[in-house]
Amino acid sequence: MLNARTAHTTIKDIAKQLGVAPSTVTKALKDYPDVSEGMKEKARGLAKKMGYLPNSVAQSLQSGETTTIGVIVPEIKHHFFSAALDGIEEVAFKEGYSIFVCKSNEDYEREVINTRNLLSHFVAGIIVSISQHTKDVGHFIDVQARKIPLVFFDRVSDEIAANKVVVDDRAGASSAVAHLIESGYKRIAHLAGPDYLNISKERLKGYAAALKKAGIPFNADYLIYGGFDEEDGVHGFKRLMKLRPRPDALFCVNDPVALGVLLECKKRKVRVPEELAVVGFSDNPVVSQIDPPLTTVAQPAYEMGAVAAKMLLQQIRHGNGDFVPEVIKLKTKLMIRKTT
Amino acid sequence: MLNARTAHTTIKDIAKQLGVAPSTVTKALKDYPDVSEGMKEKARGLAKKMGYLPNSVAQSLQSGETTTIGVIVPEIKHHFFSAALDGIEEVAFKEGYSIFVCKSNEDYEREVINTRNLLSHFVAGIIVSISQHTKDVGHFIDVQARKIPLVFFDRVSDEIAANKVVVDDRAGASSAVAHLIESGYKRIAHLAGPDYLNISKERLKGYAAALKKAGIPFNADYLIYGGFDEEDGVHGFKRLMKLRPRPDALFCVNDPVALGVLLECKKRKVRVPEELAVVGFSDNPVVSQIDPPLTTVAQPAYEMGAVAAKMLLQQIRHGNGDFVPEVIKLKTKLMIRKTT
DNA sequence: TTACAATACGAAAACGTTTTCGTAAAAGAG
DNA sequence: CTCTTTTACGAAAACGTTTTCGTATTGTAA
Repeated sequence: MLNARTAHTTIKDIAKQLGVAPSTVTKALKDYPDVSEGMKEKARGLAKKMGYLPNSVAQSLQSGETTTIGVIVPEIKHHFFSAALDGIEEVAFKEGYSIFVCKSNEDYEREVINTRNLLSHFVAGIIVSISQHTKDVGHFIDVQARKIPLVFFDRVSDEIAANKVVVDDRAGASSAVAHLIESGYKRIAHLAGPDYLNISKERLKGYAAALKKAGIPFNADYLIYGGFDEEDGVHGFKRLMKLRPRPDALFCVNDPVALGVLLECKKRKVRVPEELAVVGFSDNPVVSQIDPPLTTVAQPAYEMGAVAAKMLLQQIRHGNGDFVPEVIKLKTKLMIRKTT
Repeated sequence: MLNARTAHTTIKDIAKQLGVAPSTVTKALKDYPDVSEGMKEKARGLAKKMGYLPNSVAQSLQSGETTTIGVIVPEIKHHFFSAALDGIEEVAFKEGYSIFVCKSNEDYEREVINTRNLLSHFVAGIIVSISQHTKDVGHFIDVQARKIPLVFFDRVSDEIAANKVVVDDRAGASSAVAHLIESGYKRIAHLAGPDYLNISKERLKGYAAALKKAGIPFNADYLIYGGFDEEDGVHGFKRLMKLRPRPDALFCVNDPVALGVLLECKKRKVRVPEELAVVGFSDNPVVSQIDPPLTTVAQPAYEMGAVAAKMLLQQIRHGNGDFVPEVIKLKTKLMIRKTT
């Protein structure tokens, strides 16, 4: 195995060249008051000449702190998460922090391993969007027990008191359904996500609230639970089409599900939005390009990441002994296109 | 600032509890042969009970190695890069490595800072896709001078000898055009990119090669240079439609250009693929979802990341004193859909 | 019994950095 | 000139881990 050590200049090397002690070099480079100007200049000059870079591993061990924050997301390549990562990186970079990026792959076991890994690397804090299959949050409780700042975004858990950044799912869902009602649709169905996940629950609540507000009775047949993928849309759609009367509008828990529905509509020659209106959630880049362009609820992914990072950094800096967990709800935006 | 140290169990803590020396605990936990079974069991038990996690910062300092690889990309949220990151993470995770993700934001200065940062963190190796505005590659030369393994992907530099992963643009273009020829199209036009860029040149060469191989004479009227955006597709399409005889097929330098063409086709009621076949390049997630789904040349973004990571890990493990830089050209894959 | 090998553990040093404390030498005050 | 202060540096310990070497105890063979 390659040993990087051989190739790096250390403070000791500089000290040796200068004929002084390592501590003097440290102090010179860090501009301590008890080092002469002459020594400081010599140290700086030689450090530059020798290409000295501080060994942050050693610094971290010494100080007991790192300038690294860990991030765990279910997927990297999905637009929502990569945009959020982008926001996190941006804020972290500006504050002098680096980010460890881990993907849980929607797998509970892997999420646990990732968490342990980050703790092992002594990250200053962790930002998480939990996996679809995570029911037990013991590993996050453990993070908090170790006094490591922890912030959740988007996929949060109710079972844990921590800083969270979410989107106002309920209001977003509500506005989408309200828009359907205003457009004259009467029999509005909902393809919901897994019932133990917060975003599913919130979006369902928004759906129900909008119906209630308009005086439309809730019809249990029109509520179908499923997952977050295209096939879940296909599957849900098939079940709904068997109902009589058929729904005339469909609010989907997210865009892929809506995409699955549209796919199936095309296959079965169901006209959108005349026979069936469809609304998604997220505003993935795809959905504005398809035909017909999908009406959907836009989530500020980049901003969510940025806000989560800011919360985490504040927690890191102010300590988290006395902090009171806070939930920041970001506003969604209804993008009205051609499927409604 | 928060001091994480207070909250963590160390080997010393375990040793104290057990009334033995730290070295014994290390050896017990690492299953050294010169420790009794009884001691090993006690150590393992207590470690688990106390929630011991190895401090990898200390391990790195001790061994002079980290299990971290650094990645620098121009953007995180673009699909190509996030898919590549996904591939990198997947391979790294399986091999026990974590990834530092840095975004250069297409900014040279920031790329330099990112590089320094990674070196400072003693990463085991670095994977880079360089920024659009990077002309000087001194910072990467510096990485090599420090004997840190370095792999480029997609956006590579000719001025530096290193492992690289790119896509075979020429072969990809050629296969796309060959497919058009096999499908019976005779008058195949090409909307090319800027003539000074490598990918434009390569794709054009592939186009020309496929025509030549099929014995179809090259028609200069059927070659139109433009940019990489949707409007370039619209513009090129308009020019082509004035020609007599009109082309019956169109190979576009990338997907957005093809999207522009399809848009204009729809507007003018040109039937695709009956009157005009269209092929793109990249396989952006959008293009499989539109109607009709676009035939295009897929670039294996995820695989590029994965291959880059594998190359890097090999370099890390086998040392890079004697290695000969290699350029891996990945095959593209023709995604035949409904526009041809 | 004597000699020797095996077993099981501990002490200490090292990785690179920082920080505290100590102390020579120089400078200043009286 | 003496005493005190300031200046400028060094020594040493520490962060948590690993590894090498040394050694006391036990077991085995002749």
